[in-house]
Amino acid sequence: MESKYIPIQFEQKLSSFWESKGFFKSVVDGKKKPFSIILPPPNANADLHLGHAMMVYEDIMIRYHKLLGENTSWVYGTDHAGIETQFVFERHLQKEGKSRFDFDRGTLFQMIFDFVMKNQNNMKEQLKKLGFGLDFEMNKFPMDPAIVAIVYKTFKKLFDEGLTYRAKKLVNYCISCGTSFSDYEVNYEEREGTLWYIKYPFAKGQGSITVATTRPETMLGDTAIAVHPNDKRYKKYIGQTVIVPLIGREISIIADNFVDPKFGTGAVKVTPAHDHTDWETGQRHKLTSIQVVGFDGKMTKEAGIYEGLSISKAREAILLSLKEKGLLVEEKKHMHRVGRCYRCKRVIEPLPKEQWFISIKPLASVAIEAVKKEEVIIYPKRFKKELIRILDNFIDWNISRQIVWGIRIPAYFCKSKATWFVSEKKPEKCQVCGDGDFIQDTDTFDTWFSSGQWPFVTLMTSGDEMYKQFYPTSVMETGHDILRAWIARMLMLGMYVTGKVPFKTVFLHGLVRDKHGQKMSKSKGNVINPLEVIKTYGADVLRASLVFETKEGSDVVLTDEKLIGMRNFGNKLWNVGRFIHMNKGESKTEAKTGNKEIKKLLKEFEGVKKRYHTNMQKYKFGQVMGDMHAFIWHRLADFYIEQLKEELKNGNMEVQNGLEKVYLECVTMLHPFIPFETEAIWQEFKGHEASVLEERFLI
RNA sequence: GGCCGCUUAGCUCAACGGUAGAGCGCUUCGUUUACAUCGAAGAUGUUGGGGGUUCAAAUCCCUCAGCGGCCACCA
Repeated sequence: MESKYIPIQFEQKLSSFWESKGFFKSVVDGKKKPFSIILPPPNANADLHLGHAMMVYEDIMIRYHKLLGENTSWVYGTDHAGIETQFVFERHLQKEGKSRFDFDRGTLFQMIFDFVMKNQNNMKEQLKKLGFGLDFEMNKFPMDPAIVAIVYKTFKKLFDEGLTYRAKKLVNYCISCGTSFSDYEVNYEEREGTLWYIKYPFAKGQGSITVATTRPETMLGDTAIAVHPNDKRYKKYIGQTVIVPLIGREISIIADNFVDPKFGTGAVKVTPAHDHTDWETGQRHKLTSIQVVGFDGKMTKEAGIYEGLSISKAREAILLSLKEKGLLVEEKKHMHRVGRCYRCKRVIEPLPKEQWFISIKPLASVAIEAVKKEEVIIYPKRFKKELIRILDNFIDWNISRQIVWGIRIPAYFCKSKATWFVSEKKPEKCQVCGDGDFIQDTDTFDTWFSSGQWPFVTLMTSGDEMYKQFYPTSVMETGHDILRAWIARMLMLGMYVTGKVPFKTVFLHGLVRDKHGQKMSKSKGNVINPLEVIKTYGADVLRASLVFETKEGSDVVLTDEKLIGMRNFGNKLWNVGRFIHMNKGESKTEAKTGNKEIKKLLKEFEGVKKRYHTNMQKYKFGQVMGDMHAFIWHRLADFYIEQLKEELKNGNMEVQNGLEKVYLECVTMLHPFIPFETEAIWQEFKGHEASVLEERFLI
């Protein structure tokens, strides 16, 4: 063994070594206990970041269970990440002075497809650098024809069983991205705006009623005024009508409990087409909805003389006219929340649009039962309640997206009967009227509709045997930030399609923060690039730093000091091995037995091993790292080796063998955490074709 | 407004009912043929405030304060 430890030198070589040995290739083996994890598919459109590095917990579990002698499978795949990818791609187009409108649907799709294929390899190579024991040959992608076929089958089943329906509802529409989003993809932001107080004159007689609004331009689409039924000020007006200024429409004053009498004037304008609450109100009171803002962000024909103006220009013009007519009574500064597109940050417009929705209730109730009965166990425990609440409040899911980059919805519209039908295969003729005049929906599925089926589509498309062997998967490991977006949906769709939970355990990790506890972000400039850390310190150091003494599920603070500390630990581990190795086999004295220190060490080590396995199985990986660190450094090296130094050098075989045994077992135990160094050490001791992965834990 | 989490040594965090720990930093000494250093010894904490349960509480319960997160229709 060389005296200088330069961890990086082994990493590349060992990565290829494992690959050539096929250690992580998934196989069907009925004799062994299966252990499977599906990798949360990274977006195939960008570089590795620390979020990906956090998936090291999966590698730890996979390697640990492999060492336990189980049949492991860690399924690799990437995600097409619909809007995310299209957004990234459009920025590339922009640099070339082009936009998505310069290409037809087919061309644009093909261009994005090529772009993604080019990037996929990049991600794979970067994950290899982290030492991940993934089955890269699986290489799943949502647009694989076999996966698309299953996704279609799911949609058809939902349609046939009446669980998906087409309805006109208010959707969160981003005018810039040109697509709708689900409610969870909208980021709300506290912001100072203005609250305008506007007079609506009564249709009959004198007087008026004043309402407060933050969006005067939508008044052109008002179809009622609402007041609280018990509000004494307004009770007498309920049922009367007022005139909407500027457009002259006559609308009723209605009573509804949603109105807060203490806010504004206690009277609210109701614009069903442009506000979520108002839409609900409109449904309850059977109000018509008039869309005055179009999908292009301009005022529609319904807006009368304001047609064609942008939202902000229309607002200016309307406020000016109201002022001139003396109908604008007051302006107040007002803090309120504005929905923004999570991608492009522009204001989201609630607009009425006909879309495909999934009836969530029947799916959610099954999932809730499974969580309650602990058919799926959540770590850390506190997220169990959170997940139940999420499932409980899940509203019908809008799965239509108006983008090209995605799986196209296999729904067809029969023109003559004006009815929709769903077909897994492209139909020859209309399945409603038998004629040929039908068109396919141009929309694509929300990315999460296919991601939500990921555990079973990846395994089903790998053959029946694989599916039987590894589904339900053992653990789903991911960040707690996508509990709703992903975990909840996988549970619902997994149970709906397969009748089984998609995973037996959910393990949630936290976010990576800087030393001030700040979330890392490009704008703050505090981002640590994992690829650079790997270059400087090696992947083992990065991995250990993310795990060492981090409580499960808590955020992890990553600092240079921590990286250096873990680098030093790697160095220590190496040198302990080197010291034992360099003194081995020089038996100068007669073989002695009965060394008390060695006996004590072996006994102490039994306790360490026991704690190790207990904590590994309780997902307390941070504590395991801490324990191993303390034992190897302060007990094995500082205490025992210091005590036994002379005996070791004198060639006491009992001491030599005892120390080597304990050391190599420690190396095995640490392998899931720092695979490269431990494998390198193993080979120094056992030969260059050997692998610690062929070793087995004896519990 | 509702729910959840956090508050422990100068800093970042462990321990989660039984004599307060680690890493980094700090002080003193030693080593420089196992250690891109390492070792030995040491200082620093009424574990956010207050109250309760218990033989015993950082750990369980209540309450207050500060910080963070998630959710909610405040026009």
